[in-house]
Amino acid sequence: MARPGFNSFRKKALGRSDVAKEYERLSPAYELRRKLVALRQSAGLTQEEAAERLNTKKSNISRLESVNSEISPKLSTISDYAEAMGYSIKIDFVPMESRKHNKSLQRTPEKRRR
Amino acid sequence: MARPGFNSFRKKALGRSDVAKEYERLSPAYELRRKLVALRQSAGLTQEEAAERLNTKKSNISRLESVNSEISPKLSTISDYAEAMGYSIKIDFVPMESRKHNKSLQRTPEKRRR
DNA sequence: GACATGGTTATCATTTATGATAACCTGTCT
DNA sequence: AGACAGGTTATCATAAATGATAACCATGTC
Repeated sequence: MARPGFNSFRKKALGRSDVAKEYERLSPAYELRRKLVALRQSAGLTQEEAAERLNTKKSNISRLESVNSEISPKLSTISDYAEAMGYSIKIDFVPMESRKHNKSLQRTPEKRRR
Repeated sequence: MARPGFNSFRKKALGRSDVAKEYERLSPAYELRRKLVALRQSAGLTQEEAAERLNTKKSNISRLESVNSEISPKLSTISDYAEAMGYSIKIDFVPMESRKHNKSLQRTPEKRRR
């Protein structure tokens, strides 16, 4: 295995909260939840109104939309949520890039800091 | 509400196991699980081998791939499974058809019975 | 027949997501 | 200053998914 020290580096780096936050920002989980908020807003609803449609409380909606990647919702939860906003979920699978190299060469587009 | 007797009819029909099975065959859950099996087979793996990659047992893989729609797996479970097969999951949301009418006019393409 | 392989099903213990309640934080408005 | 709206966070109880084990069913092979 190449670079035996990488995992320890990664672990230490994630200990720094700022790095962890930026790492989080790129995670698939974060991406999904950003979409969820977009769905709700496109429907012009507040979290409380969304909660009513789903027969639950706004705090739970907030949690579902929260950034925290330590959590992984059930598929049905996302599906129900989406349908309440007038969308239906579509899941498909894309083959993972087998060219694992050159990853570091692709510049991640900087998020515009305002 | 049109056709007040429809729900009771539906309920009774779903009591018949054959009807329930056919109903199940069209559910989104079933569709997903069919995809999952396809993923694993495309990777040329048995359930047991898949289980090894996921540090679990084959019975759990079977359950995940099972038809039963009473169950709704976690998002991470599906994601981990897919990645072990060399795929990454992609979730997006499509606006639900607002034209709720004419639904009955669109013929569902008959599944070829062999 | 016996044996192995691939998959299913049932059951139980453990982990985890969800529901509910409450307190809190910002803005915004009067 | 209040009051309100929208959202967050913490905590707890409950529901449900997952992990593990075992027994079972096919099918094929010797």
